[in-house]
Amino acid sequence: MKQIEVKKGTVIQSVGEVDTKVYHVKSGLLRSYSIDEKGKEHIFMFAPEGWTIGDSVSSGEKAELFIDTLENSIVIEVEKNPEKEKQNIKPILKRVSVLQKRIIMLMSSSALERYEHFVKTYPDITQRVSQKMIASYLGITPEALSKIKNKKINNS
Amino acid sequence: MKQIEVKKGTVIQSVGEVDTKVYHVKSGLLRSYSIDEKGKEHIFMFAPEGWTIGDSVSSGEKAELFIDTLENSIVIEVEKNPEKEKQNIKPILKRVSVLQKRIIMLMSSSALERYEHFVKTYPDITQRVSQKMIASYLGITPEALSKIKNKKINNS
DNA sequence: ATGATTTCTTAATCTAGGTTAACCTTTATC
DNA sequence: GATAAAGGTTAACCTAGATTAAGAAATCAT
Repeated sequence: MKQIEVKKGTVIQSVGEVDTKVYHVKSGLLRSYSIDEKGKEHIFMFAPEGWTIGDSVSSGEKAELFIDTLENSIVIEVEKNPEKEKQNIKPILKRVSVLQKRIIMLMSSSALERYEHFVKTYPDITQRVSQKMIASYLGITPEALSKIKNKKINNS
Repeated sequence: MKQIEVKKGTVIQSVGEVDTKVYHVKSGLLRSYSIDEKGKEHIFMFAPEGWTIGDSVSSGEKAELFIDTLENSIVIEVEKNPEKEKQNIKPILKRVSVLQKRIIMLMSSSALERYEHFVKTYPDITQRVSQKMIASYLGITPEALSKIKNKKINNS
């Protein structure tokens, strides 16, 4: 459990590395993401101050996600430990619920609906990250997001 | 904690009902799913014997998923209880990991890739459910799945 | 401050998967 | 075992979002 200061744009965990930690954000903004075989990034999660971010693989397994900073950040590294997680099971159950909703959304909602849901759910993050990042979280291209936002303005 | 016998096709939990239980499958096959505003079903999860299935909302909240049986089944109803879940945190952490992978797949893989991954990961379920159900789990239409499988045969 | 890199937008074109509909096969139901 | 219902396939056509490319605006680095 060590506090580190991390400059914007620094990768603090890479796919394939042995994963033993999660990261609690004291200040700043992190993200986790994967890179597909075409080199395209897919953001799995954002984590602003107060949140904890990490890969869901068991401690000692190889990481499946990259984690980096989108702003200069202060981060506390916390060793993964299922015993400790038992003390605090609520956030994990909440996490499962959020992931369930995300999957249902990805399967049943249009890009516009997913965008509107994102903006409503995470207004703070919407203000802090680029369109490109939001598009990547939604599972669409920045071009598609630009088009969607345009259509929205004209139709409302 | 009560054991019930459920005939194929019976809905044992509906969206909007107060949710207090999860279901442990002794025999048979259940699924959880949502229905979108166009009336289309989206399967969130299958649960064959030995698995536990339930909505991830907290006990007392309104259910966001339907749960029904795809085969005649014997099911044990278990009251949700975060204290009890603490005893057995491993399956929940595993669950988070599976959901993380599913989200990454939905965002970055084609329908064919998702199908092949499904068949490889759940060969037993592949044998037991209709194409329609598999398509619904993958987030595509049965027509699209039929097309994909055809293409696969001709290209290999 | 200035050039360079990154971000955002627009537009043309392309494609995976959706929609609709017809048809055939398998499975339930009486 | 006849009839109905559900499941699966095929084909024609459609559409949301991807791709490519190019220009404008913002941000970064020296």
